[in-house]
Parts: sequence; structure tokens; C-alpha cells
Amino acid sequence: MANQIASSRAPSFLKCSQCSLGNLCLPVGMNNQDMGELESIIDSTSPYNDDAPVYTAGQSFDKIFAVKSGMFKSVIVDSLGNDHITGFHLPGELFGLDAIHSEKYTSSAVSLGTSSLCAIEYKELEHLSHRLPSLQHQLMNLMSKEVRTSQSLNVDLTAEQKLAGFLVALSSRYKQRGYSETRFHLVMPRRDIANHLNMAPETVSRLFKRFANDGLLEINRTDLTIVNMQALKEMSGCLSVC
Amino acid sequence: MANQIASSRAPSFLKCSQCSLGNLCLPVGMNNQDMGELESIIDSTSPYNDDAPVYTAGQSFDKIFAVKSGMFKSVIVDSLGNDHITGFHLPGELFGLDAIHSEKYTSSAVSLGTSSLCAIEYKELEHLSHRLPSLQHQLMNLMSKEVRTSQSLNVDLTAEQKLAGFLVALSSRYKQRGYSETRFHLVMPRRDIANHLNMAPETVSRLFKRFANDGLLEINRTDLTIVNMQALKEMSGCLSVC
DNA sequence: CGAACAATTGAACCGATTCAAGATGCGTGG
DNA sequence: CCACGCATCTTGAATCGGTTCAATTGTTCG
Repeated sequence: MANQIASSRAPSFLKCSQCSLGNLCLPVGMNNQDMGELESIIDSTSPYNDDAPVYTAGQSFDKIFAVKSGMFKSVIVDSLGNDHITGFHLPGELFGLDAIHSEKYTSSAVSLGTSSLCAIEYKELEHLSHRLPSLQHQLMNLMSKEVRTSQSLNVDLTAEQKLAGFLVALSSRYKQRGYSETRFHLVMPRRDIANHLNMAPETVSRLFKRFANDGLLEINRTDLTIVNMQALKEMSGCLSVC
Repeated sequence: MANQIASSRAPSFLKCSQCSLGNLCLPVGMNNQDMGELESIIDSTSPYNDDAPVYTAGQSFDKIFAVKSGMFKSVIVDSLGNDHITGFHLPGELFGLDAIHSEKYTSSAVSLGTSSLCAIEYKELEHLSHRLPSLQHQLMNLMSKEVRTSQSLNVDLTAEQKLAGFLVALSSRYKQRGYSETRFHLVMPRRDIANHLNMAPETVSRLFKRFANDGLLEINRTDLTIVNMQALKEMSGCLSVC
């Protein structure tokens, strides 16, 4: 609830360019005119409340999304009805790209707390990228990075390594977006962290306690301060970072 | 060390088009002229022997590859020196795409047994795809699919589910390429299967035995026959297929 | 044939889960 | 403003799937 509502009164594309495009991963190496073209296909939408779905698995795919504020999570559901959180999306990050292949969203995206985002028509983006090679390059880059990230999650790690790695990765993503890398809020509940990392919530709890006892971090509810980043990195096996 | 440089006597693109492009995933929905252009940037290389590396992690990225015959595996190495097999590559499949982002190969690719492949200059492919929208679309498709596949591997499954799912996925990939879906060779040793699925080789061994006892399959060394595909699919939780 | 390696089998062990309470925080309404 | 109730988080003890270690069998190839 801490995240403020984006009052979108001003022309949406302008607003959007200010609050999100600036630190969005797409416009690397694009000139102003290209940026203008990119902005023109981006729509701002009204905020999402807690647990509000952006899209649901199975829905036909048309847009990808960029987080403006707050946080979203992507969830897939297996045949037994168990769901699995494939990722959390921070401000400035894109999601929905995994749906391109099947032309349907393969996961559901849900807001954590109150969040807001920009929508981008994928058809238009693809079309635009024909004329803007740098944009296309950037898109492929993103996809490639996504592959690498989820591959590195596949290695077999202890619960300790996974949680340490999760925190280090989160920290570096916040840093990249201009937020503090040592202090931030764990917007998602323990249950979600546990689910994402394939462990029991109890294990997350025990580990946080141990990390705190060992002087690696301080944690109070959702308020996290990383004290010894180096130790966390080493503990994680630092695959995702090195 | 074993891999020599393309002894391309015949015009290489002709060679390659016959043995691989036909069931390669790229040229979906492309006309003949486009196909010709695609072929012209593809190089054929001479065969690789057992354990011969196509590229090594850290090498600067320039080409992606398509398997002509045999099998390759992709391996990443973590900071502790443990390696992890991120995937096996069957005839007709592409690999090396995960390197686009970092401009370096992030994994090593190694031949299993004797295998051969085609090389595609990524720069040229990217360039070509500016003029061929369908090719670009296809590339994004592939990347998106790759994301989805490695994401679905991240869910927490029992050893039984993982192995069953591995076999079902392998079967469907062979089928897609025109091979038998019920009988094929497990080219890779047990150790590699175990590594890929994050389990001990002993566990793979025990499970194969149980699957055989339960009448799900027959297995003799590398020679596998799937007897009860349906049961395997159900056992796997069939995330990768459904 | 015999060495070297891969695969199998058995038994002890361990990390993480599960189950079951308890503690803590938080919104709601009296 | 406090008390209640619900949800989340924490903590402890028992259990289990899968690993590890060790020994055996099987396979390949010089």
C-alpha cells in the first residue's frame, strides 16, 4: 500500500516516457526521433490493486508490459493445479515476452500491492523494430538475457545458496534502476519467495534468521538491509552475477 | 582440438540446405527467394568427434549453430567449478542463442559422439532479418520458446517427474524432427542425464529400473523404447507438453 | 584377456519438508 | 485506543526423498 497511485491526467505517452521509459531497458542506443516513435506505441494504464491480474494464462497475447511502479509477479500453473512464481518484475522491467512464441500468455501476471504499468502492443513493437535495427537488437538482447537468467536458476543449489542468490540478484536489479542496493522492501510475502525458489516458507524463515545472526543482513518484516554483500555473493556461488 | 575448419568444397550453402535447413526451425513461412538468402549465410563445417568443443564459455560470440547430425550439449560452469548441462541439442535444433545478450558465449557446447553442424553468422542473420520480417518473427519465436522451456524446468519436481518429463520431451522433439517417438538412442551417458536433471546418476539408474519394472519402458544401455507414453506423460505432470 | 570406465545395487546419512504449535503484526470495530 | 480475529511468520520435532559412500557388476577397447 506504500506505493503511490500514478494520477494519469497528462497525455499518457508523455507521462509514461518520464516515469518509465527513461530507465526502461529498451531504448539503449536510440536517438530522440526513434524514442519518439517508441513512445507513441506505449500506453499508460490505471493502477492495479493487490492481486489484480494484468493477464491470465491462456489469454491471447497482444501486449508486453513495463512496470512503472510497485511490483508484479508471473505465475504458471501446472497440470496438478500447483502454481509456481517464475519471476518478480521491478519498476523499469519488461514482462510478457515469454508469450510471444505461443501467441497466448503462458503465465499469469499479478500485482503485488498497488502497482502501475505501461502496455506496449507487441505487433506494433515488432513492426517498429523492422525500421529500427537498434530496437530489434535490444529486443533480442532482452530475450537472450531472460534465457540465461532462467537457465542459471536450473542448477541445483542448497536453500541457502538460492536465497542468498535471490537477494543479491534483487539488489543488483534495484541498483541498476537507481534504487539503493543495500536497503529495500521485500514487497512479496515469504510464501512467494519460497514458492519462487522452490522451498518451504519455513525454510525461508529459518534462513533469514541465520543470515541475520551471522551478520549478513538485518531484516524486519519487509524491510531488508544487506550488511555483508560480499559474503552473500560468495555464498550464492554467484552464478547469476559473475 | 579435433574440429577442423569447414572443408567446404562444394558451395557450402547448397550442402547445408539439403541436410539441415529442411527441418530447421527457422524457415517457417518463408518463400524460396528468402530461403536462398538465408542459405547464403549458412556455413557447413566438418564433423566433431566425441567431446570436441564447438565453442567455450567466455569466447566472443559471433555464430549460432544448427545441428545436422548427432548431438551436442551445452554446459555452464559455476564459480566453484561444478558444471551443469543446460540442454541437449538434437538434429535440426539451434543453439548458441543464449549468448546474444552478453556478446560472449555463456556456456560451452560440446559434441556427444560424432556430430556435425551448420554455423550461422549472427550479425548477418540479424541484418538479414531486418529485410525479412518473417525471419525476425521466427527468431523471436524461438527465443520466447527457449525462455518458456527453461522456466518450466524451474518448478520443483520429484526425481521421478523430472526423468519422466525428460523422456517425454525428448520423444516429442524426435517426433517433431521426423524420428520415431517411441524408440531412440540415449546418446548421452547416465551421468549427463543426471547432471542435466540435477540428480545423482544412481537415482537415474534406480528410476530407469523402476520404470522398466512398471512396464513404462524398455531400456538396454542406450537403446530406449517407450511402452506406455501416456503413463509417462501423466507421471511428469506434463508441464512441458500440455 | 585385462585395464579402465560406466552403470547398478545396497546401506547410512542429511537437507529440507511436513506437520503442529506458538508468536507477531495488522486491520476492524467496539 | 484497546481488544479481537485473521493472516503471516516463526519455531520445534518427526519424517522422507534423494544423496553419498562403498562395493559389485557390466561394457568397451587396446
